[in-house]
Amino acid sequence: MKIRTRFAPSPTGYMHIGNLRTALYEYLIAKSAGGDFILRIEDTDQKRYVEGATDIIFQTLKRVGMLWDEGPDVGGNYGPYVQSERRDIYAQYAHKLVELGGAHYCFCAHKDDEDEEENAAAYAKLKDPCRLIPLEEAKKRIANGEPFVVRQNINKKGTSIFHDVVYGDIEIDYDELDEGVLLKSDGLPTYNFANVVDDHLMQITHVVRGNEYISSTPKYNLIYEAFGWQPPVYVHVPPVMKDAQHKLSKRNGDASFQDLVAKGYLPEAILNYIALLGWNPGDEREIFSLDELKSIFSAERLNKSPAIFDIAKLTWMNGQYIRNLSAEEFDELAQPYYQNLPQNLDTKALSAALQPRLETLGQIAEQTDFLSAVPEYELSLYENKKMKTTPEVAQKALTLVLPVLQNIAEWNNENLFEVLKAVAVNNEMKNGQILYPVRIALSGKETTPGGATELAVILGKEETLKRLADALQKLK
RNA sequence: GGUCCCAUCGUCUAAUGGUUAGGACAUCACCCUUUCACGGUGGCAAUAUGGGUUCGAAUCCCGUUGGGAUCACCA
Repeated sequence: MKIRTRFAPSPTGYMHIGNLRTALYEYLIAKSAGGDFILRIEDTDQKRYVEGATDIIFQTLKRVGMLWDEGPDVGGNYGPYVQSERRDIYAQYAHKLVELGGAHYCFCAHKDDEDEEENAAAYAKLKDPCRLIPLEEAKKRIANGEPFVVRQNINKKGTSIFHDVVYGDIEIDYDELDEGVLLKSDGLPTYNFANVVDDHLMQITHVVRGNEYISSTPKYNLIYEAFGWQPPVYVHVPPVMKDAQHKLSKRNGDASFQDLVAKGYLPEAILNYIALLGWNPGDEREIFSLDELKSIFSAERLNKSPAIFDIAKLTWMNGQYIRNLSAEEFDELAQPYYQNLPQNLDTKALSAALQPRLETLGQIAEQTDFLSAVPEYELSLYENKKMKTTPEVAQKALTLVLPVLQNIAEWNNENLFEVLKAVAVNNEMKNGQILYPVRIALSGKETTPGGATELAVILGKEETLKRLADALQKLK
Protein backbone atom coordinates (compact mmCIF):
# COMPACT_ATOMS: atom_id res chain seq x y z
CA MET A 1 0.00 0.00 0.00
CA LYS A 2 1.20 3.48 -0.81
CA ILE A 3 2.33 5.45 2.19
CA ARG A 4 0.39 8.63 2.79
CA THR A 5 1.20 11.14 5.50
CA ARG A 6 -0.32 14.49 6.25
CA PHE A 7 0.74 17.73 7.80
CA ALA A 8 -2.30 19.14 9.55
CA PRO A 9 -1.55 22.49 11.15
CA SER A 10 -4.02 24.90 12.65
CA PRO A 11 -3.83 28.33 11.07
CA THR A 12 -3.14 30.10 14.34
CA GLY A 13 -0.19 32.25 13.38
CA TYR A 14 3.45 31.76 12.65
CA MET A 15 5.02 28.46 11.80
CA HIS A 16 7.04 27.41 14.75
CA ILE A 17 10.02 25.16 14.76
CA GLY A 18 8.37 22.16 16.36
CA ASN A 19 5.61 22.23 13.78
CA LEU A 20 8.04 22.48 10.94
CA ARG A 21 9.99 19.52 12.26
CA THR A 22 6.83 17.45 12.49
CA ALA A 23 6.03 18.39 8.92
CA LEU A 24 9.55 17.39 7.89
CA TYR A 25 9.26 13.97 9.46
CA GLU A 26 5.86 13.47 7.85
CA TYR A 27 7.25 14.52 4.52
CA LEU A 28 10.27 12.26 4.86
CA ILE A 29 8.30 9.22 5.94
CA ALA A 30 6.20 9.56 2.82
CA LYS A 31 8.91 10.56 0.39
CA SER A 32 11.52 8.09 1.55
CA ALA A 33 9.05 5.42 0.52
CA GLY A 34 7.76 7.05 -2.63
CA GLY A 35 4.53 8.01 -0.91
CA ASP A 36 2.32 11.07 -0.84
CA PHE A 37 2.48 14.05 1.47
CA ILE A 38 -0.84 15.75 2.10
CA LEU A 39 -1.51 19.20 3.51
CA ARG A 40 -4.69 19.65 5.50
CA ILE A 41 -5.75 22.77 7.32
CA GLU A 42 -7.36 22.17 10.71
CA ASP A 43 -9.41 25.27 11.30
CA THR A 44 -12.24 23.92 13.39
CA ASP A 45 -11.59 26.36 16.20
CA GLN A 46 -12.90 29.63 14.85
CA LYS A 47 -11.82 31.49 17.95
CA ARG A 48 -8.18 30.80 17.28
CA TYR A 49 -8.23 31.38 13.56
CA VAL A 50 -5.68 33.95 12.40
CA GLU A 51 -6.02 35.71 9.08
CA GLY A 52 -3.12 35.01 6.75
CA ALA A 53 -1.83 32.08 8.76
CA THR A 54 -2.61 29.65 5.98
CA ASP A 55 -0.45 31.63 3.60
CA ILE A 56 2.44 31.48 6.01
CA ILE A 57 2.07 27.71 6.09
CA PHE A 58 2.10 27.51 2.30
CA GLN A 59 5.05 29.84 1.96
CA THR A 60 7.12 28.16 4.60
CA LEU A 61 6.69 24.69 3.16
CA LYS A 62 7.48 25.95 -0.31
CA ARG A 63 10.50 27.85 0.91
CA VAL A 64 12.07 24.71 2.33
CA GLY A 65 11.05 22.62 -0.65
CA MET A 66 8.53 20.40 1.05
CA LEU A 67 5.90 20.34 -1.65
CA TRP A 68 2.61 18.60 -1.00
CA ASP A 69 0.87 16.23 -3.36
CA GLU A 70 -2.61 17.13 -2.20
CA GLY A 71 -3.88 20.16 -0.35
CA PRO A 72 -6.25 23.12 -0.29
CA ASP A 73 -4.57 24.89 -3.20
CA VAL A 74 -3.56 21.95 -5.38
CA GLY A 75 -6.61 19.80 -4.75
CA GLY A 76 -6.62 16.02 -4.84
CA ASN A 77 -8.99 13.10 -4.76
CA TYR A 78 -9.84 13.34 -1.09
CA GLY A 79 -10.83 16.96 -0.66
CA PRO A 80 -11.76 19.37 0.54
CA TYR A 81 -8.54 19.77 2.49
CA VAL A 82 -9.78 22.47 4.82
CA GLN A 83 -11.75 21.14 7.75
CA SER A 84 -14.22 23.99 7.95
CA GLU A 85 -15.31 22.97 4.44
CA ARG A 86 -15.93 19.40 5.56
CA ARG A 87 -18.60 20.24 8.09
CA ASP A 88 -21.28 18.03 6.56
CA ILE A 89 -18.96 15.08 6.44
CA TYR A 90 -18.26 15.23 10.15
CA ALA A 91 -21.93 15.65 11.02
CA GLN A 92 -22.83 12.65 8.92
CA TYR A 93 -20.19 10.48 10.57
CA ALA A 94 -20.99 11.75 14.04
CA HIS A 95 -24.61 10.71 13.70
CA LYS A 96 -23.49 7.42 12.29
CA LEU A 97 -21.22 6.87 15.25
CA VAL A 98 -24.14 7.42 17.58
CA GLU A 99 -26.11 4.78 15.68
CA LEU A 100 -23.15 2.43 15.98
CA GLY A 101 -23.07 2.93 19.74
CA GLY A 102 -19.75 4.76 19.79
CA ALA A 103 -21.20 8.08 20.94
CA HIS A 104 -24.29 9.75 22.29
CA TYR A 105 -26.09 13.07 22.06
CA CYS A 106 -25.65 15.42 24.97
CA PHE A 107 -27.82 18.42 25.72
CA CYS A 108 -26.12 19.77 28.78
CA ALA A 109 -25.74 23.49 28.51
CA HIS A 110 -22.20 24.62 27.92
CA LYS A 111 -21.03 27.45 30.08
CA ASP A 112 -18.53 29.53 28.24
CA ASP A 113 -15.01 30.22 29.42
CA GLU A 114 -14.35 30.49 33.12
CA ASP A 115 -15.16 27.13 34.65
CA GLU A 116 -14.62 25.21 31.50
CA GLU A 117 -12.31 22.69 33.05
CA GLU A 118 -14.45 22.00 36.10
CA ASN A 119 -17.36 21.84 33.78
CA ALA A 120 -15.80 19.16 31.66
CA ALA A 121 -14.54 17.17 34.57
CA ALA A 122 -18.06 16.94 35.90
CA TYR A 123 -19.35 15.22 32.78
CA ALA A 124 -16.33 13.11 32.23
CA LYS A 125 -15.95 11.52 35.59
CA LEU A 126 -19.55 11.08 36.65
CA LYS A 127 -20.64 10.01 33.19
CA ASP A 128 -22.90 12.22 31.27
CA PRO A 129 -26.53 11.85 32.36
CA CYS A 130 -27.53 12.42 28.74
CA ARG A 131 -26.29 8.94 27.97
CA LEU A 132 -29.48 7.68 29.56
CA ILE A 133 -31.74 9.56 27.20
CA PRO A 134 -33.28 7.10 24.73
CA LEU A 135 -32.04 7.66 21.19
CA GLU A 136 -35.52 8.30 19.81
CA GLU A 137 -36.16 11.01 22.36
CA ALA A 138 -32.80 12.59 21.72
CA LYS A 139 -33.52 12.71 18.00
CA LYS A 140 -36.83 14.44 18.67
CA ARG A 141 -35.15 17.08 20.79
CA ILE A 142 -32.64 17.68 18.05
CA ALA A 143 -35.41 17.91 15.48
CA ASN A 144 -37.00 20.54 17.72
CA GLY A 145 -33.90 22.64 17.36
CA GLU A 146 -32.41 22.01 20.77
CA PRO A 147 -28.63 22.60 20.84
CA PHE A 148 -26.58 19.44 21.28
CA VAL A 149 -23.14 17.98 21.11
CA VAL A 150 -22.02 14.48 20.25
CA ARG A 151 -20.01 12.88 23.01
CA GLN A 152 -17.90 9.78 22.76
CA ASN A 153 -18.89 6.63 24.65
CA ILE A 154 -16.15 4.83 26.50
CA ASN A 155 -17.74 1.47 27.16
CA LYS A 156 -14.70 -0.74 27.28
CA LYS A 157 -13.08 -1.91 30.47
CA GLY A 158 -9.53 -3.02 31.03
CA THR A 159 -6.43 -1.91 29.22
CA SER A 160 -5.90 -0.50 25.78
CA ILE A 161 -2.68 -1.38 24.03
CA PHE A 162 -1.37 0.24 20.90
CA HIS A 163 1.94 0.30 19.14
CA ASP A 164 3.93 3.39 18.39
CA VAL A 165 6.91 3.48 16.06
CA VAL A 166 8.90 5.67 18.44
CA TYR A 167 7.67 4.62 21.87
CA GLY A 168 6.87 0.98 21.33
CA ASP A 169 3.84 -0.60 22.99
CA ILE A 170 1.82 1.71 25.19
CA GLU A 171 -0.80 0.57 27.65
CA ILE A 172 -3.49 2.82 29.01
CA ASP A 173 -6.55 1.89 31.07
CA TYR A 174 -9.88 2.71 29.52
CA ASP A 175 -10.85 4.17 32.88
CA GLU A 176 -8.44 7.00 32.22
CA LEU A 177 -10.29 8.05 29.11
CA ASP A 178 -13.08 10.54 29.32
CA GLU A 179 -16.07 10.91 27.12
CA GLY A 180 -15.02 13.96 25.25
CA VAL A 181 -17.04 16.06 22.84
CA LEU A 182 -16.65 14.95 19.22
CA LEU A 183 -19.04 17.33 17.54
CA LYS A 184 -19.40 20.78 19.05
CA SER A 185 -22.64 22.69 19.39
CA ASP A 186 -21.54 24.87 16.49
CA GLY A 187 -21.65 21.77 14.32
CA LEU A 188 -17.90 21.58 13.82
CA PRO A 189 -15.89 18.65 15.10
CA THR A 190 -13.18 18.73 17.71
CA TYR A 191 -9.71 17.57 16.81
CA ASN A 192 -10.51 14.28 18.50
CA PHE A 193 -13.09 13.49 15.88
CA ALA A 194 -11.96 15.39 12.82
CA ASN A 195 -8.52 13.85 12.74
CA VAL A 196 -9.91 10.32 12.85
CA VAL A 197 -12.52 10.91 10.18
CA ASP A 198 -10.16 12.80 7.92
CA ASP A 199 -7.22 10.49 8.33
CA HIS A 200 -9.43 7.58 7.42
CA LEU A 201 -11.18 9.25 4.52
CA MET A 202 -7.92 10.60 3.16
CA GLN A 203 -6.34 7.17 3.55
CA ILE A 204 -3.53 8.39 5.73
CA THR A 205 -1.29 5.46 6.61
CA HIS A 206 1.10 7.10 9.08
CA VAL A 207 0.06 9.65 11.67
CA VAL A 208 2.95 11.74 12.98
CA ARG A 209 2.19 14.11 15.85
CA GLY A 210 3.46 15.40 19.16
CA ASN A 211 3.67 12.94 22.02
CA GLU A 212 1.08 14.92 23.97
CA TYR A 213 -1.43 12.89 21.96
CA ILE A 214 -0.22 9.57 23.28
CA SER A 215 -2.64 9.51 26.15
CA SER A 216 -5.66 10.18 23.97
CA THR A 217 -4.72 7.77 21.21
CA PRO A 218 -6.81 4.94 22.71
CA LYS A 219 -9.85 7.18 22.30
CA TYR A 220 -9.12 7.54 18.62
CA ASN A 221 -8.66 3.82 18.28
CA LEU A 222 -12.07 3.31 19.83
CA ILE A 223 -13.57 5.46 17.12
CA TYR A 224 -11.72 3.61 14.38
CA GLU A 225 -12.97 0.41 15.92
CA ALA A 226 -16.60 1.53 16.15
CA PHE A 227 -16.56 2.41 12.47
CA GLY A 228 -14.72 -0.76 11.58
CA TRP A 229 -11.81 1.22 10.21
CA GLN A 230 -8.14 0.37 10.21
CA PRO A 231 -6.12 2.65 12.55
CA PRO A 232 -2.97 4.22 11.07
CA VAL A 233 0.60 3.57 12.08
CA TYR A 234 1.36 5.95 14.93
CA VAL A 235 4.55 7.96 15.13
CA HIS A 236 4.53 10.16 18.22
CA VAL A 237 7.45 12.52 18.45
CA PRO A 238 8.86 14.28 21.52
CA PRO A 239 8.71 18.06 21.69
CA VAL A 240 11.40 20.53 20.72
CA MET A 241 12.41 22.34 23.88
CA LYS A 242 13.58 25.84 24.68
CA ASP A 243 15.34 24.55 27.79
CA ALA A 244 15.07 21.49 29.98
CA GLN A 245 11.67 22.56 31.32
CA HIS A 246 9.93 24.44 28.58
CA LYS A 247 8.77 23.69 25.10
CA LEU A 248 9.75 26.00 22.33
CA SER A 249 6.71 28.17 21.78
CA LYS A 250 5.78 31.39 20.17
CA ARG A 251 4.02 32.33 23.37
CA ASN A 252 7.45 32.68 24.94
CA GLY A 253 8.57 34.75 22.03
CA ASP A 254 10.79 31.94 20.82
CA ALA A 255 12.02 32.16 17.28
CA SER A 256 9.72 30.96 14.53
CA PHE A 257 10.93 29.85 11.15
CA GLN A 258 10.33 33.28 9.68
CA ASP A 259 12.10 34.98 12.57
CA LEU A 260 15.18 32.90 11.89
CA VAL A 261 15.06 33.63 8.19
CA ALA A 262 14.75 37.32 8.99
CA LYS A 263 17.89 37.07 11.09
CA GLY A 264 19.77 35.70 8.14
CA TYR A 265 19.51 31.97 8.59
CA LEU A 266 19.16 30.02 5.37
CA PRO A 267 16.02 27.87 5.08
CA GLU A 268 18.13 24.88 4.02
CA ALA A 269 20.27 25.20 7.12
CA ILE A 270 17.27 25.51 9.41
CA LEU A 271 15.70 22.44 7.90
CA ASN A 272 18.95 20.50 8.16
CA TYR A 273 19.34 21.47 11.78
CA ILE A 274 15.85 20.57 12.89
CA ALA A 275 16.03 17.23 11.11
CA LEU A 276 18.82 16.36 13.53
CA LEU A 277 16.80 17.46 16.54
CA GLY A 278 15.56 14.04 17.52
CA TRP A 279 16.82 12.04 14.61
CA ASN A 280 20.19 10.90 13.29
CA PRO A 281 21.26 8.86 10.29
CA GLY A 282 23.23 6.34 12.30
CA ASP A 283 26.59 7.58 11.12
CA GLU A 284 28.46 10.79 11.75
CA ARG A 285 27.28 12.89 8.85
CA GLU A 286 25.46 16.06 9.76
CA ILE A 287 25.03 18.12 6.65
CA PHE A 288 22.13 17.01 4.49
CA SER A 289 20.01 18.45 1.75
CA LEU A 290 16.32 17.62 1.72
CA ASP A 291 16.93 15.21 -1.14
CA GLU A 292 19.62 13.42 0.79
CA LEU A 293 17.35 13.18 3.79
CA LYS A 294 14.70 11.62 1.60
CA SER A 295 17.00 8.81 0.69
CA ILE A 296 18.35 8.02 4.15
CA PHE A 297 15.50 8.85 6.52
CA SER A 298 14.06 6.14 8.67
CA ALA A 299 11.42 6.69 11.35
CA GLU A 300 12.95 3.90 13.40
CA ARG A 301 15.85 6.20 14.23
CA LEU A 302 13.59 8.82 15.77
CA ASN A 303 14.38 9.61 19.39
CA LYS A 304 12.11 9.30 22.39
CA SER A 305 13.37 12.13 24.51
CA PRO A 306 12.87 15.85 24.00
CA ALA A 307 15.63 17.86 22.34
CA ILE A 308 16.64 21.36 23.30
CA PHE A 309 16.87 23.78 20.43
CA ASP A 310 20.44 25.06 20.40
CA ILE A 311 20.81 28.25 18.43
CA ALA A 312 24.60 28.03 18.68
CA LYS A 313 24.71 24.83 16.71
CA LEU A 314 22.21 26.11 14.17
CA THR A 315 24.40 29.17 13.81
CA TRP A 316 27.44 27.04 13.16
CA MET A 317 25.54 24.98 10.63
CA ASN A 318 24.30 28.10 8.93
CA GLY A 319 27.91 29.20 8.60
CA GLN A 320 28.68 25.92 6.89
CA TYR A 321 25.86 26.54 4.43
CA ILE A 322 27.03 30.08 3.77
CA ARG A 323 30.55 28.86 3.04
CA ASN A 324 29.24 26.17 0.73
CA LEU A 325 27.47 28.75 -1.41
CA SER A 326 29.13 29.72 -4.67
CA ALA A 327 30.49 33.26 -4.73
CA GLU A 328 27.63 34.26 -7.03
CA GLU A 329 24.95 32.74 -4.82
CA PHE A 330 26.36 34.41 -1.75
CA ASP A 331 26.62 37.77 -3.45
CA GLU A 332 23.00 37.55 -4.48
CA LEU A 333 21.78 36.56 -1.02
CA ALA A 334 23.82 39.35 0.53
CA GLN A 335 22.43 42.11 -1.70
CA PRO A 336 19.45 42.98 0.49
CA TYR A 337 21.86 43.53 3.36
CA TYR A 338 23.98 45.91 1.31
CA GLN A 339 21.18 48.41 0.82
CA ASN A 340 22.54 51.06 3.15
CA LEU A 341 26.10 50.90 1.91
CA PRO A 342 27.76 53.56 -0.29
CA GLN A 343 27.00 53.13 -3.98
CA ASN A 344 30.50 52.93 -5.39
CA LEU A 345 31.73 49.97 -3.36
CA ASP A 346 33.18 46.89 -4.99
CA THR A 347 30.53 44.49 -3.65
CA LYS A 348 32.09 41.50 -5.36
CA ALA A 349 35.20 42.03 -3.26
CA LEU A 350 33.07 42.75 -0.23
CA SER A 351 31.16 39.51 -0.66
CA ALA A 352 34.38 37.58 -1.06
CA ALA A 353 35.67 39.04 2.20
CA LEU A 354 32.42 38.46 4.04
CA GLN A 355 31.53 34.94 2.97
CA PRO A 356 34.05 33.02 5.10
CA ARG A 357 33.46 35.33 8.05
CA LEU A 358 29.72 35.11 8.42
CA GLU A 359 27.56 32.68 10.31
CA THR A 360 24.33 34.51 9.54
CA LEU A 361 23.53 37.09 6.89
CA GLY A 362 22.29 39.29 9.68
CA GLN A 363 25.88 39.79 10.78
CA ILE A 364 26.58 41.75 7.61
CA ALA A 365 25.38 44.97 9.19
CA GLU A 366 27.87 44.97 12.05
CA GLN A 367 30.66 43.75 9.78
CA THR A 368 30.18 46.53 7.25
CA ASP A 369 29.13 49.52 9.33
CA PHE A 370 32.51 51.23 8.85
CA LEU A 371 32.11 51.31 5.08
CA SER A 372 29.69 54.22 5.16
CA ALA A 373 31.84 56.27 7.48
CA VAL A 374 34.86 55.75 9.70
CA PRO A 375 33.62 55.55 13.25
CA GLU A 376 35.12 57.61 16.04
CA TYR A 377 38.15 55.84 17.46
CA GLU A 378 40.98 56.40 19.90
CA LEU A 379 44.55 56.68 18.70
CA SER A 380 45.39 53.88 21.07
CA LEU A 381 43.84 51.60 18.48
CA TYR A 382 47.12 51.92 16.59
CA GLU A 383 48.83 50.32 19.54
CA ASN A 384 49.44 46.64 18.87
CA LYS A 385 52.11 44.54 20.52
CA LYS A 386 52.15 41.66 18.10
CA MET A 387 52.30 43.99 15.11
CA LYS A 388 54.80 46.22 16.90
CA THR A 389 52.83 49.33 16.11
CA THR A 390 52.19 52.58 17.97
CA PRO A 391 50.58 55.83 16.89
CA GLU A 392 54.07 57.06 16.03
CA VAL A 393 54.79 54.05 13.87
CA ALA A 394 51.38 54.48 12.29
CA GLN A 395 52.07 58.06 11.41
CA LYS A 396 55.31 57.08 9.76
CA ALA A 397 53.65 54.20 7.93
CA LEU A 398 50.81 56.25 6.55
CA THR A 399 53.18 59.00 5.49
CA LEU A 400 55.20 56.49 3.50
CA VAL A 401 52.19 54.70 2.07
CA LEU A 402 50.15 57.61 0.82
CA PRO A 403 52.35 58.73 -2.09
CA VAL A 404 53.00 55.16 -3.16
CA LEU A 405 49.33 54.31 -3.37
CA GLN A 406 48.60 57.46 -5.29
CA ASN A 407 50.80 56.18 -8.09
CA ILE A 408 49.77 52.57 -8.08
CA ALA A 409 49.19 51.15 -11.56
CA GLU A 410 46.20 48.92 -11.03
CA TRP A 411 44.02 48.95 -7.93
CA ASN A 412 43.75 45.30 -7.02
CA ASN A 413 44.59 43.21 -4.01
CA GLU A 414 47.70 41.63 -5.45
CA ASN A 415 49.28 44.92 -6.48
CA LEU A 416 48.37 46.63 -3.24
CA PHE A 417 49.87 43.86 -1.19
CA GLU A 418 53.11 43.80 -3.22
CA VAL A 419 53.50 47.54 -3.06
CA LEU A 420 52.88 47.77 0.67
CA LYS A 421 55.25 44.92 1.38
CA ALA A 422 57.88 46.76 -0.64
CA VAL A 423 57.33 49.86 1.48
CA ALA A 424 58.02 47.77 4.56
CA VAL A 425 61.15 46.20 3.16
CA ASN A 426 62.56 49.49 1.85
CA ASN A 427 62.14 51.09 5.24
CA GLU A 428 63.25 48.13 7.30
CA MET A 429 59.86 47.76 8.88
CA LYS A 430 57.77 44.67 9.50
CA ASN A 431 54.83 43.99 7.18
CA GLY A 432 52.47 44.42 10.09
CA GLN A 433 53.84 47.85 10.90
CA ILE A 434 52.60 49.03 7.54
CA LEU A 435 49.52 46.91 7.05
CA TYR A 436 48.04 47.18 10.53
CA PRO A 437 47.96 50.99 10.62
CA VAL A 438 46.52 51.09 7.13
CA ARG A 439 43.72 48.77 8.16
CA ILE A 440 42.92 50.85 11.22
CA ALA A 441 43.03 54.03 9.21
CA LEU A 442 40.60 52.62 6.68
CA SER A 443 38.17 51.16 9.19
CA GLY A 444 38.58 52.69 12.61
CA LYS A 445 37.84 49.23 13.97
CA GLU A 446 39.83 46.61 15.75
CA THR A 447 38.45 43.77 13.68
CA THR A 448 37.34 43.94 10.09
CA PRO A 449 36.27 41.59 7.31
CA GLY A 450 39.58 41.37 5.53
CA GLY A 451 42.99 42.94 5.91
CA ALA A 452 44.32 46.31 4.85
CA THR A 453 44.57 45.61 1.14
CA GLU A 454 41.22 43.90 0.92
CA LEU A 455 39.54 46.87 2.55
CA ALA A 456 41.36 49.16 0.15
CA VAL A 457 39.96 47.25 -2.81
CA ILE A 458 36.44 47.31 -1.39
CA LEU A 459 36.58 51.05 -0.68
CA GLY A 460 38.19 51.96 -3.97
CA LYS A 461 41.17 54.17 -4.61
CA GLU A 462 39.60 57.52 -4.03
CA GLU A 463 37.97 56.69 -0.72
CA THR A 464 41.05 54.81 0.46
CA LEU A 465 43.35 57.76 -0.16
CA LYS A 466 40.87 60.09 1.49
CA ARG A 467 40.66 57.93 4.61
CA LEU A 468 44.43 57.56 4.82
CA ALA A 469 44.87 61.32 4.60
CA ASP A 470 42.20 61.88 7.25
CA ALA A 471 43.88 59.38 9.54
CA LEU A 472 47.22 61.08 9.08
CA GLN A 473 45.67 64.40 10.09
CA LYS A 474 44.25 62.73 13.17
CA LEU A 475 47.64 61.30 14.08
CA LYS A 476 49.45 64.63 13.89
C1' G B 1 -2.98 14.09 42.61
C1' G B 2 -4.29 9.62 39.02
C1' U B 3 -2.29 7.75 34.51
C1' C B 4 1.36 7.65 30.60
C1' C B 5 6.23 8.84 28.94
C1' C B 6 11.44 10.19 29.32
C1' A B 7 16.79 10.11 31.53
C1' U B 8 24.77 9.23 27.92
C1' C B 9 29.66 15.27 27.99
C1' G B 10 26.84 22.29 29.11
C1' U B 11 23.84 21.10 24.17
C1' C B 12 22.51 17.59 19.83
C1' U B 13 23.71 12.58 19.77
C1' A B 14 26.46 7.29 18.68
C1' A B 15 27.27 2.76 21.00
C1' U B 16 20.49 -2.45 20.10
C1' G B 17 25.23 -7.34 26.87
C1' G B 18 31.92 -7.25 25.79
C1' U B 19 34.37 0.02 22.86
C1' U B 20 40.35 3.30 26.19
C1' A B 21 31.92 5.16 26.11
C1' G B 22 32.66 7.63 19.59
C1' G B 23 31.21 12.21 16.78
C1' A B 24 29.32 17.33 16.34
C1' C B 25 28.30 22.32 18.61
C1' A B 26 30.08 25.30 22.52
C1' U B 27 34.60 26.12 25.35
C1' C B 28 40.13 26.22 26.08
C1' A B 29 45.21 25.86 23.94
C1' C B 30 48.35 25.79 19.81
C1' C B 31 49.33 26.22 14.34
C1' C B 32 48.21 29.12 9.94
C1' U B 33 47.82 34.53 9.20
C1' U B 34 48.02 41.74 6.60
C1' U B 35 43.38 42.32 12.12
C1' C B 36 39.21 39.04 12.71
C1' A B 37 37.56 34.89 10.70
C1' C B 38 37.97 30.36 7.74
C1' G B 39 40.97 26.01 8.00
C1' G B 40 44.16 22.50 10.85
C1' U B 41 45.89 19.98 15.51
C1' G B 42 45.08 18.90 20.47
C1' G B 43 42.72 19.44 25.56
C1' C B 44 38.51 19.60 29.08
C1' A B 45 33.89 17.18 29.45
C1' A B 46 28.81 12.17 30.16
C1' U B 47 26.18 6.82 31.16
C1' A B 48 21.08 10.73 37.45
C1' U B 49 20.92 7.22 41.79
C1' G B 50 20.36 2.44 44.69
C1' G B 51 19.56 -2.58 44.14
C1' G B 52 19.31 -6.94 41.23
C1' U B 53 20.09 -10.56 36.61
C1' U B 54 24.82 -11.92 34.14
C1' C B 55 31.44 -14.34 33.54
C1' G B 56 30.44 -9.32 31.85
C1' A B 57 25.36 -3.80 32.16
C1' A B 58 25.07 2.84 29.41
C1' U B 59 22.37 -1.31 27.38
C1' C B 60 17.78 -6.15 30.70
C1' C B 61 14.49 -5.98 35.55
C1' C B 62 12.85 -3.33 40.16
C1' G B 63 12.97 0.90 43.41
C1' U B 64 14.41 6.12 44.10
C1' U B 65 15.22 10.94 42.25
C1' G B 66 14.52 14.45 38.52
C1' G B 67 11.82 16.12 34.27
C1' G B 68 7.78 16.17 30.74
C1' A B 69 2.74 15.04 29.01
C1' U B 70 -2.39 14.34 29.92
C1' C B 71 -7.08 14.73 32.75
C1' A B 72 -11.25 21.35 27.41
C1' C B 73 -17.38 22.34 22.99
C1' C B 74 -7.84 23.78 21.90
C1' A B 75 -5.36 21.31 18.71
